Amino acid sequence: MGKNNAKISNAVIKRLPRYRRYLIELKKKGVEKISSKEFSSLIGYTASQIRQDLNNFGGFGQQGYGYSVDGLYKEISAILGLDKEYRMVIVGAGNLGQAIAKYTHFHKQGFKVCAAFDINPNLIGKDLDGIEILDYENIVEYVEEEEIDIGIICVNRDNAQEVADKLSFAGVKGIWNFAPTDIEVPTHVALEVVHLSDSLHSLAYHMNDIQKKEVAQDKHREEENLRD
Amino acid sequence: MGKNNAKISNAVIKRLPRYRRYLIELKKKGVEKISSKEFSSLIGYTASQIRQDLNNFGGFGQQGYGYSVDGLYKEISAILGLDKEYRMVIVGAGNLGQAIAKYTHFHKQGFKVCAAFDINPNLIGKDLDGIEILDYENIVEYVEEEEIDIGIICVNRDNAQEVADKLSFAGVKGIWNFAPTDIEVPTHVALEVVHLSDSLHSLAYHMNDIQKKEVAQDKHREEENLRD
DNA sequence: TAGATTGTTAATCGATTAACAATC
DNA sequence: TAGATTGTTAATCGATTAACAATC
Repeated sequence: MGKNNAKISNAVIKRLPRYRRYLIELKKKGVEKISSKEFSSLIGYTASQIRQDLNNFGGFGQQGYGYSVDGLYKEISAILGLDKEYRMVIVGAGNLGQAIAKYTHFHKQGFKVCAAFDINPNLIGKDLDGIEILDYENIVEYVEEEEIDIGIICVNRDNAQEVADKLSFAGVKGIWNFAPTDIEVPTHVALEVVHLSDSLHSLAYHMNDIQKKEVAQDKHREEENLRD
Repeated sequence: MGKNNAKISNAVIKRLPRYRRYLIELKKKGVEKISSKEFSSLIGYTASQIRQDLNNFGGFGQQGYGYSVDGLYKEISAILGLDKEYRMVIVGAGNLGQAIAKYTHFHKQGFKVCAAFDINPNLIGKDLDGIEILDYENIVEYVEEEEIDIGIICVNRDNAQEVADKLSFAGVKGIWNFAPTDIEVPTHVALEVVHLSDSLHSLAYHMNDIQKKEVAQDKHREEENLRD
């Protein structure tokens, strides 16, 4: 929610993490202030859009001066809720689940993987760089007792919905779904989806699109040469 | 490119893999035809949008009847370029790179991981379920000789651009970027990005947004109770 | 103060939805 | 043929960009 409680469009939210990334880079370089115009040439959004986006949440800039890099960084971090710590569990300790468990990048940003869960007896009890794989049977109690905020779904398509239901029932506030299917969650649970296959298919489309255009261009050039 | 060579908006492209997923499910269930209205209640897009989207590429339906499930599935698969095989390499054989190498899901869909590359001597020579980790030094020759179509970037932020440059130079047609940074590629190379951190940050926002709304509602209810 | 740059309103653009004629 | 449903045009909605007054 922004100022005046107005609903912020998802397009804006999706841009916030990117703003934040560029602000981190600027901070590293020791840049202290930036105008929307300078930021625009860096990040690739129009200056107008940057000002419009930020003003959804409040007037963070100063007329005639610009935005404080550190100030804006802190504001956006707070808007995203990155000034808090989050406790997560992974459900499905296959390849993807294991990779996410081991990926320390999230931990550094305040997202802690507390445990992984699976039904496979060969996996239960194993340790993934300090993260234990537990029996899926016990997930509800674990989520309740350990006050887990986020459930990460890394199971296959057919089990994703049942896992989502169980996680929601157990009381997670958010679900991060990597299963290649669409799931439904109660309105009080936030849902974010990463469809890797869909992303790959979209890449395939664009590759073929470029190819087609190149073929069309070649043909065009050939015809021009014939005319000469 | 759709009919009349008109540029298709990216919003449409991003919906195609989802249409395709639902068509696969319908095929599995033995459903042979579907109207845009029925499809709408299933997939959650408006019937109007479905017809509009599909008509970007051609008239796949039949008035008074609807769409052939199998026919539409084949058309969308072809539009996405999924009737072809793709050869891929992974650059960066850390946790994420290894997970993608082992993730058989893509292989089933015609996207074959041919090799992984790293600079770490401890990793070079290792085998990931049949996929060898090779020396990054030799990536250009490998991509050329093995006719690699897609490069998957799983290195850290600081090396992502240099890897993208090398892959583009070597002749890949598409790059799938998992590094938590923005990279630039030549116009003849397609780019698809998966920003896991950004996705997680967006989830955090929505979780906090829901929380705030609940607090506001509780407060509202409290005030009403006081008045009674 | 003058210059710069924001915050905000207005204009434009693009994407989604509605309507309906075409047609199976 | 009558009914159903597409393909397509027109209307609406929302998001982006432009313009400019407010103000540091």
